Amino acid sequence: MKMSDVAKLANVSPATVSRVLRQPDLVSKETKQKVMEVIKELNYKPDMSASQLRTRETKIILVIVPDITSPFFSKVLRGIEHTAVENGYQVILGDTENDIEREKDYIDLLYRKQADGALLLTARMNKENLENLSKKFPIVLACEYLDNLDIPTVSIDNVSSARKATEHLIQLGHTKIAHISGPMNIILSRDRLKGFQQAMTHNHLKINPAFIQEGDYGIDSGYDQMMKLLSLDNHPDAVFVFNDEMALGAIKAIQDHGLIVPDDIAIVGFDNLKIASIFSPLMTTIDQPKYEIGQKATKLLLTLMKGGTVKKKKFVLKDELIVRESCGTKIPNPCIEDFISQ
Amino acid sequence: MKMSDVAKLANVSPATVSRVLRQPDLVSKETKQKVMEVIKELNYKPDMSASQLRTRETKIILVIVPDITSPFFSKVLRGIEHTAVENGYQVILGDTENDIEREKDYIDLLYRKQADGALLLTARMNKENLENLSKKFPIVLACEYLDNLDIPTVSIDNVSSARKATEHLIQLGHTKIAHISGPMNIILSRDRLKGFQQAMTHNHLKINPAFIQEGDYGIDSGYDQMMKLLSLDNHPDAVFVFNDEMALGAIKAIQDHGLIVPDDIAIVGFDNLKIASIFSPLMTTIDQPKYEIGQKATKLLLTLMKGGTVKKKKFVLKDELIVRESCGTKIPNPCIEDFISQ
DNA sequence: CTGAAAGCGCTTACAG
DNA sequence: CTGAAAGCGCTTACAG
Repeated sequence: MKMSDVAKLANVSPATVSRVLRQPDLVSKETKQKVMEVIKELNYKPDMSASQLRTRETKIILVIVPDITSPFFSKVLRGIEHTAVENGYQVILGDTENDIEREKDYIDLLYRKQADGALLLTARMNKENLENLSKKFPIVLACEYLDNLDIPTVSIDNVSSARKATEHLIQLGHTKIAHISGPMNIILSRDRLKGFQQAMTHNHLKINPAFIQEGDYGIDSGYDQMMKLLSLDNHPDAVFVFNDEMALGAIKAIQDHGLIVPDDIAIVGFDNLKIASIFSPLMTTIDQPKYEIGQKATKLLLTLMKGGTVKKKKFVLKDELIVRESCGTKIPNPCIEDFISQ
Repeated sequence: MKMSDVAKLANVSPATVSRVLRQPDLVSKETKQKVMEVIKELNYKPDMSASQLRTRETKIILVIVPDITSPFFSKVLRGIEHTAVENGYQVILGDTENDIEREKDYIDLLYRKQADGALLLTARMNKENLENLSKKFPIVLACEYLDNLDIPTVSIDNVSSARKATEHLIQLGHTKIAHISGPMNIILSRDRLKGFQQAMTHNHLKINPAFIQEGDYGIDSGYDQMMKLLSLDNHPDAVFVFNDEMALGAIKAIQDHGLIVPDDIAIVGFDNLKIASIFSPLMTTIDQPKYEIGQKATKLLLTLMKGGTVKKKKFVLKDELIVRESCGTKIPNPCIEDFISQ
């Protein structure tokens, strides 16, 4: 069933049916009502392929994610999907599984007019390509980013949050501090390492090169890298880990090694996953506003797709150090504080 | 740039360009080569909107997921996405957040010709509606299902796997066995409860009605329901939990209550999430082949979309009881077994 | 306020 | 093996 069927039954032209649906203000009240009745009766739904071709708009957003099974990205994705649907857009999911080739394949969908714009949660291609792309299509980055990129980007300040996490460790008296980083080809990893280095240098602490181990995001990798650190003659007494998943693996490695977190080794994670707040030791970590990152990025993309411009390029959302148990700081007893403040 | 531009430059008709791309066997070698050169030179990519309208095929699969942030579903989704892309299809993500209304909104996309078929990882609508839908569109269910439904469905046998999990508890000598179920409006929950009941009855064990508590999937809910069970005068000595996430919450509740898993209370989970194998007690659980469920479901949908028929309706994949620590069974030392078998 | 007509960019049945 | 032509189902500028 198509628009002309509705038109016939309602004794109007297809043009009028289209107007009722898209520009109802241009149609008289009576006509509108009559057409609406027929539409309901037939349960008519306009064909999107046709309107996509005609309007040159797909109402689809392409979202490229490095890893759909990551609890972090799935929360960001929820923020994106929710905001997209609220605004009448659908989301095509592009799961690259951290493979740059697949990233390119998905980008192709933009050239093929299968999506109106893209949200990149991973940006492994080079800066020049990316900027060219953004001249042709509405593009917004989230989570990952590139230096001095002229494309709207939503993320937290990874350098300062990493510095904050490391400084927390320093303030607790740790000096032999290690870092399990993410893959070094990702700027996120480099920035968090930078924050770590800044905190160490600023506090006149030496960084032992053997104390920096590169992981690859997963629990197992956190376990393996921590085992490497534990095998050193003089192992660290604290570790700042790139993300909570690897931190979970690191904690397990420490326990398997017969040591205790935080008594023997303190751990700070990153992302504040739900699971990090369940098992003891409850993890001290950096909270990222995951849903909000997705939401904000989608809103920016929406304005770009409507033809608007976004002058500001860096949108830095607030992170927060969540102090729990994995660094040895007990959460102060709220009852006692209540007494004191009374 | 469009097909006619390519045609002009290659001195052929648009029809020929189209044939080069879609039915290359119909084109002479020379023409093909010439056209391909121009296509490369211009970096021409055919417009999907146009070909979608013309061919009445979108090459898009709609995937409706109850909760994109669930580690279980995100693995299934990876299987789907991977298989879809391999076969030239894209995935539109429909995250219902367990809301039946949103399920309906996504189904609309089928009527609007925005997708060629749908994969439902959640089926909350009634059977009649669903069967009507599947007469109009290619539909495959996965994970969730309905009784005697005439639509291809991929899942494990939830009744037998729940029975197996419960029997494991019984064989270890437990008698006061509780069950934290999923939401009772979901057939999955009812089937796992059924398996639990079958195992109990078959072993002449009484089911204490207070020992059955309904949760809602999440960690917090597992925690809360377990707390309810712990507050009973005579609390259970073992609990079969609907999924690993709630089992995680339940274990935490037990620990917070000052008891030990598995010494005081044994726990069996369901799904075999990665995280269930990290922290002690390592969880005994039912493994579901998540990726394979997604893969199989997608392959079935692909054959339906190609116009094929699927005679068999129930596709039951293999589950497996993974025995770890949360029921008190130590993994037998493989070295000893090796000695014995030698 | 409404209709007739053109056209979005492809694909394919038909003719040669 | 190739081209001309029709048409997929809408939308909108134009005319009235």
